[in-house]
Parts: sequence; structure tokens; C-alpha cells
Amino acid sequence: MAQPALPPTLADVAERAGVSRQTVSNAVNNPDLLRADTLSRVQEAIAELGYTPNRAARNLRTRSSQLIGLRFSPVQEGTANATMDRFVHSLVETTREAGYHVLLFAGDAVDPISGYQDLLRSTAVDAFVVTDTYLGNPQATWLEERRAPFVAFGRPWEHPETRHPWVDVDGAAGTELATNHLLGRGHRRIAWIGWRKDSWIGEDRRSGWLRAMHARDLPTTGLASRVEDTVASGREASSVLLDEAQPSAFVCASDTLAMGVLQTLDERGLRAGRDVAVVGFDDSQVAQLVPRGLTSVRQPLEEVAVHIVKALEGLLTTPAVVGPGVLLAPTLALRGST
Amino acid sequence: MAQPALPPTLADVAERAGVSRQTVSNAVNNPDLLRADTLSRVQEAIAELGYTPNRAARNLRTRSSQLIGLRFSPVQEGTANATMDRFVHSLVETTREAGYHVLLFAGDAVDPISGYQDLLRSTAVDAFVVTDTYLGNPQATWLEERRAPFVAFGRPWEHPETRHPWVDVDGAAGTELATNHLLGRGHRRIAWIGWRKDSWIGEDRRSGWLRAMHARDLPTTGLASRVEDTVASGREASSVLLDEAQPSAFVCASDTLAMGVLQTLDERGLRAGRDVAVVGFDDSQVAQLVPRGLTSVRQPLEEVAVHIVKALEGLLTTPAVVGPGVLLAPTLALRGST
DNA sequence: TGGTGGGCTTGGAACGATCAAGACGATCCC
DNA sequence: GGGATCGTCTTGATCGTTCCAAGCCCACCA
Repeated sequence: MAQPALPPTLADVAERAGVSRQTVSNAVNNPDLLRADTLSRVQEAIAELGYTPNRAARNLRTRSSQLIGLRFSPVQEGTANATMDRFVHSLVETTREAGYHVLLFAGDAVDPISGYQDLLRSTAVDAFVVTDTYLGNPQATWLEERRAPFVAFGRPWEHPETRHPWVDVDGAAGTELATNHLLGRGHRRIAWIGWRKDSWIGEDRRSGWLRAMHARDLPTTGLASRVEDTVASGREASSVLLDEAQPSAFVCASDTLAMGVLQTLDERGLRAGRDVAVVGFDDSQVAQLVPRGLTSVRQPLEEVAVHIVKALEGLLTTPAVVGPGVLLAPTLALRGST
Repeated sequence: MAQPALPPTLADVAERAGVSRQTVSNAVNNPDLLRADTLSRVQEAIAELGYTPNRAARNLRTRSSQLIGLRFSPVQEGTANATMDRFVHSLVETTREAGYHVLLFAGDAVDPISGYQDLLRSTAVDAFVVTDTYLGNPQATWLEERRAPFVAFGRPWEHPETRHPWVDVDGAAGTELATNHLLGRGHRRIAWIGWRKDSWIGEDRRSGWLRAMHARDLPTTGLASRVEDTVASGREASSVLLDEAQPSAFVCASDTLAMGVLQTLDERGLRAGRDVAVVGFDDSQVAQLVPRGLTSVRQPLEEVAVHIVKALEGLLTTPAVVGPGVLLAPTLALRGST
């Protein structure tokens, strides 16, 4: 049985075009260096043979792989957290335009470093995108110590003095936007359901609600609840708040929590939007598809990807260029729940 | 400024352990060939230096990259189609156990082949996983002609004679399961909302509903609707069916369509589960989180990934081993809508 | 003692690309 | 006219690994 023919190499093209290997290499990487007629002759040979540079050989020689590593953590069933997935789609698209591909690797839950370490030492990727920078996770620090090139999606909350590039979305601005939207609709008693206090992101989002309320001198005591990020928690918290503080609207730290609120309303025969307003966070598919829709803060993930790739390109030039952190403003997707 | 030190090479380890390069290589790849004391001495040196084989060099020599290519198509906003994402998570996890990584690449919408072609010719990936095998897409045929190793998630509907490995989920069995579930709950007039006739997957899923209904000699005429896969279409179709055929339950080809049904019920003041039963397909986050929940057919994507990786491993041994296609049975996730 | 065989180790070549340096002719300028 | 300069192309070396064939060493046996 015929083996699939080996792909053509630089030398094959060179022979066909009657030039040297290096000239073919230049035709591919530095066309400007060649005389026009030589270039076209080489390009013709390339086309005829269907030549594409062998990645492994190029990687070996240039010590770069054109790959960006991204740790892909397992989905959490029962939540609306699809930020990761939407982000990955944007990232793949953006890296393509920059000539990179995305390498996914699974994180060992116990030792999240190991995946990074292997890829780094085997020079399998040029850089990483680190997404889960919340709550003192060690990746960023670890990578920084090893001078590994990486860009974080998320601020260095705990170590603001660090010098690695990052891109993040202004959560506080998002919840402030949401709260102001509700204020504009006449709501005054607006409750907050967020995450436990040890979450930097949660506290950031909470601060936006606080800021908007305080700007109007509206009371907030008794109107806030901090729970885990599950639908059940959102349901319970909203139930308690409705009984004890009679809010007319809820701003939530996530769509998951907001779905819990919708569940409470459903149980009590209240209509979201008409009787009580609800705003979620992340603009998940759930927010988009639930009957009458859930108004939600939407992160500009496409934009995040663009800035991350820009930062990556800076990192990978020599000498490396490290810009300041980038903070992007989210938008509000309006739907039937407000 | 100190440059990051170059990672240690085989030669460094060899020198340190007082053996030759080849012996170190064997220690890594064929430990059985070494005498116990030599092996442990080499392993010690590897540990001390923190050596990891350079992937590019290994790839160049062995003509393999330990990478699996997967085309990652953009999300469709406004639908509940998250199958792809759940599948990717499973695939990353499973490939890791087999020593592979997943390379994501963006498809050119106009020319879906181009992405495959570049990666294939540059020997950047060892094999592909092809996911969108519906409706006569050319990838599978194209790859097969070029003898590119790949495994398809999805049956070769149009060319059942093809010999490439595939893994799929039995959609008909899923809708049959859903319909029988409804029959067991006493429903007799069960409607179908599916996709247009040119979708093989859609017709397959429809056939499961038909089969279950015919097995009980129940009528199906007037109870089926074929529309586009959008919430609005599901809403309209269910509205028309309710008026004209008075079904007590709906089986849908997707969660997206099912959400349309829920919307119709919401508008008419009907309660899903109590007044009219609804079953979706894909067990998306939306199905899990919508108030009272949406019963939905769940694809065993973890299992799909396992079989795909198994097939890949067969393909990548020499000589290649091609097993028969694998058809997996879905399950039913029961929730408040039935 | 010397030949034989098997287990373990060795150095050289190869994978296919890029880097560094040099060759060659034509051009320019004094 | 001679030397420097430029544009263009070529040659040899190199990246770090694995493959290959040969070499070493020691035990075994005649």
C-alpha cells in the first residue's frame, strides 16, 4: 500500500526553483530581500509543490512555537458561567489574525502549576493566557518568578505591584451601570446579591452597586447578601431579602444568582420585570433565552481578547514590551426582567 | 538584565550523569533498556536539572507533535448550543490522559478547508477531530482524500460507505426516550418541533419520536413542525400547534426550540410541567437553570471523548487500526417541565 | 585461551528549518 | 581606475532530539 508521500521540504522547493535553501526561506519570511523575478519563480515552485514550512523544524531553530497556552478548566454544571467559553472563542479568532494558535491543556485540580510547568520547560508554547487570577491563585506569581511570558485576564488584586501585563473588565462599572439603569426606572430599594467576602471580584462588583446607591444618598443597609455562587443560594437570599427588606429590584453578581431570584419570583407568583426587576452579570445564554429575558451586564470579551493578544505580541518581541494593565468597560444587555 | 537561562538539554543531563545522550533518551523513552543503577543515576540528573525534552526537536525527529487539531467555530448567540463547549472540555481532559494536547484553530467561514490544510501540511498536528459533519460538509471527504488521520464526532450520513472512524450519539434513541417518558406520564398527543428536512441530525431525532408514537399506534399527523433552530421559531411553531392540534406535550430537537415553547406557555399563562410538558435536547445550562427546569436529552459527551481518543490512538499507531463507528446512547435529564 | 553472544552504551547522522557569514557582481564615488 | 558599498544569493553550521550501526564489556563455553 502506498504510503502518503512525505511533504515537500525547503530543499525540494530550492531544487525546483534552481535556487538555494536560504533563498526559499527568504521568499517565505523576508520576501523583500529577493529580486522580483527570483521571488516569483520561487513562489511558483512553492505553489506547484504545495509547500508549507515544517513547523517542528522552524520551532526548533527559532525557539518559538507560535502557540499560546490556555488552561481550560472543567465546566461547572448547574451554573451559568460560560464566560470562559465565549472568551476562548474570541481568543482563537484573534490569535489567528496574529498568526498564533491556541493550545488547550487540562489543569490538574490538585496541582494547577504542573500543566504550566511541563509546557514551559518543553518549550511547547510561547506564552500563556492566565484566566483564573482570583483569590490568590499561585499561577501568576509562579509564572512571573520563572520569567515566563504571560498575560492575565484579570487584575492582580492581591499584588498590585506586580509588573505583568493584564487585561480586565471593570466589574464595578458594570454593576454601577446596572444600578443606575434601575434607578432610572424609578427603583429606590435595590438589593444586592453577591459572593462571599473573600472574592475580590465579588467585592469589586458589589462596590459598583454601593457607589451608585450612595451617589443618590439611598440606604443600603439590610439590602445586601453575600452567598455562594449557586442558583439555590440566589433563591434563598432573594427570598429572605424580599421578606425582610422589600426591595423592588435586585442586582446580582452573576446570572446564576439572578436565576435564583427569578425562581423565587416564580414561586411567589411575581413577574420579573413587572413586579420586581432583576439584573444579572455575564450575559450568559441563560439570560438571553429565559422567557422574557434577563437583563445582564455583558463583558466585552472580544475586546478583551484583542487587548490580550496585543499584550502578547508585545511580550514576544525582543526586547519585550510590557504595557500598563487595561481595564475595559462592560455594557448592559437590556431584556424583559427590568 | 539577566536573560532567562536556556533550558537544559539531553547533552547537559548526559554530562551530569556521566553517560551518553542516547542513554538519557532511553531513560526517558525506553527505561527498560537500561540497567537499574544507570537508570536511577540518569533520573537523578534529570530531576536535579529539571530537564524536560524539547518538544520541537522531538517533533522534528519523530514527525509527530502530540497535538490534536480541533476547529473551534464561533458561538451562536441566542441559541442554547453549548454542546461544542462541553465536548471540548471532555476532550481536553481525555487527551491529556493519552499524552496529547488540543490545538484550537479558527475556521475561515468561507473556506473551512484552509485551516485544516495549513495545519496538515505544516505537520503541526497529528490528527484532527472533526465535529461538524452535518449536511454534506466537505471536511471529512477532503481529509479522507488526503489520507489525513481524523476521527469524526458525527456519522457520515451522506456517505455511509466511508471508512473513517467516527463516534456519534444516537439522537433517535434520545427522542424516543423522551417520548416514552411522556407516554409513561399519560400524555397521548405529543407534538414534535424539529429542524428543516435537509438536516440529517434533525430527521434522525424526529424518527425517534415517530417510532415511539407508532409503537403505541398513536397518530402523528398534524403534530409535527419543522422550523429553523431559533427561539422565535420554537415560539411560533408551538403557538400554532397548540391552536391547531391541542398537544399536551412537546418533544423538541433542541433546547433552543424548547425555550421557544416555554415562552409560548409563559405568554398564555400556562405552566410548563403542570399544563403542558416540554422536553428539550442537549441539556444545556439553560435547561438546567430555567425556573423549574427543562427536561432534556443529554448527550454523553465525556464518553464520546473517550471513544474518540481511543480511535485516535488506533489511527496513530503503525499500522493504523480503524475500528467500526461507535454509536452511544443518550440519557434523559428529568426536570420540572415534565 | 580464544571465540561467541547478549546486554548495554556509544558516536555519528539525520530530521527541516534559520542564522551567520561570505561570495559575487554591479554600482557608486572620489 | 580602485576601493567601498550595496543588493542578491549561497554555503556551512546549528537547534535538540531520535535512529542507526557499531563498539565495548563480561559471562559462558569449547
